[in-house]
Amino acid sequence: MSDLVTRLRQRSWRMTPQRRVIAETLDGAHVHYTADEILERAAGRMPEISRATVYNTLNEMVALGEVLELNLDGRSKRYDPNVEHEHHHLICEGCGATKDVHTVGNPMDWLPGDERHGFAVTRASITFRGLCRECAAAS
Amino acid sequence: MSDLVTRLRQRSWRMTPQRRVIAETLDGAHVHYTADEILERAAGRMPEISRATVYNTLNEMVALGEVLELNLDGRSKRYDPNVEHEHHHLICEGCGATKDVHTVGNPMDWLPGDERHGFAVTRASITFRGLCRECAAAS
DNA sequence: CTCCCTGCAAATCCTTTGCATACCC
DNA sequence: GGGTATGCAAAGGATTTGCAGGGAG
Repeated sequence: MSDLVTRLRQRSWRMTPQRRVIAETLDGAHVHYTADEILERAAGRMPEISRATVYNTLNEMVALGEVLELNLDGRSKRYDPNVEHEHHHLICEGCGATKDVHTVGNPMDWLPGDERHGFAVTRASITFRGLCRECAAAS
Repeated sequence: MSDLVTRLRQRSWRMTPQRRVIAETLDGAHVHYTADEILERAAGRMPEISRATVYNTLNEMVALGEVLELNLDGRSKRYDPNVEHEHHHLICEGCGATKDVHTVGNPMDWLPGDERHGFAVTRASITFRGLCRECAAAS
């Protein structure tokens, strides 16, 4: 699968310099950033970019289904451009850093029919929590 | 295991009328409420109760380890008094309703060592998403 | 050339905090 | 009676929105 900018253009989504910078910032990340972290990094390349544009743009990418919104640590939302492969998340309870991880098997198989409470269940994701090396060393 | 009020008293936690109402509201719930929903229900029995007290009290119960704080839908936090049995959550993407579910197996077994990125992993929880009966019918 | 994106600032939502008073143990 | 929980109101952080001007297609 192609990179995020390409995927967005293929959907004939209007591409602006701001949107490109945001998409590239997201796509290059090995961890998942908050809106504020994205603003900070985007502003390094384009100082006039506004916070509102970052939020608007992220929300549109999420609405298009090209980016996933994560609510894992109760502070701020994080954004995950990796929609192509099924994966799960590993979170540091100290600093909130979020990484992708891959597991064996399919969690959907683990939920018996009589535990579905009449829901039409469509997705399942696993959140692993612990301390990263740095936070473990600091505590 | 006993009910939440009893557990809290056993830890010699100062019990006030407000705290009792909040604990009972939480404990009687078959779904998990937001702080605001708890305030609303508590206020039905005790009109003078304040929003600050609800938040303070919930945070203390969480700090004591008697209640779990959930950040699952990106809106507001929800509170889960069911700390005794390992369980996971099923969320309606329409209305945000949150229910407990039980699965077979242990999710920790699903994360290979080489996917742990140096983390000391302590917990794993699965979030199932879909639409509840009401929301499915409405869409 | 038109429509929609952008930036600014103000507004909104959720949650926390400071302080004086009330009350549990 | 001492210390701490409560209520009120104001502060705080994250996110959204209204509006006028500017730029992409």
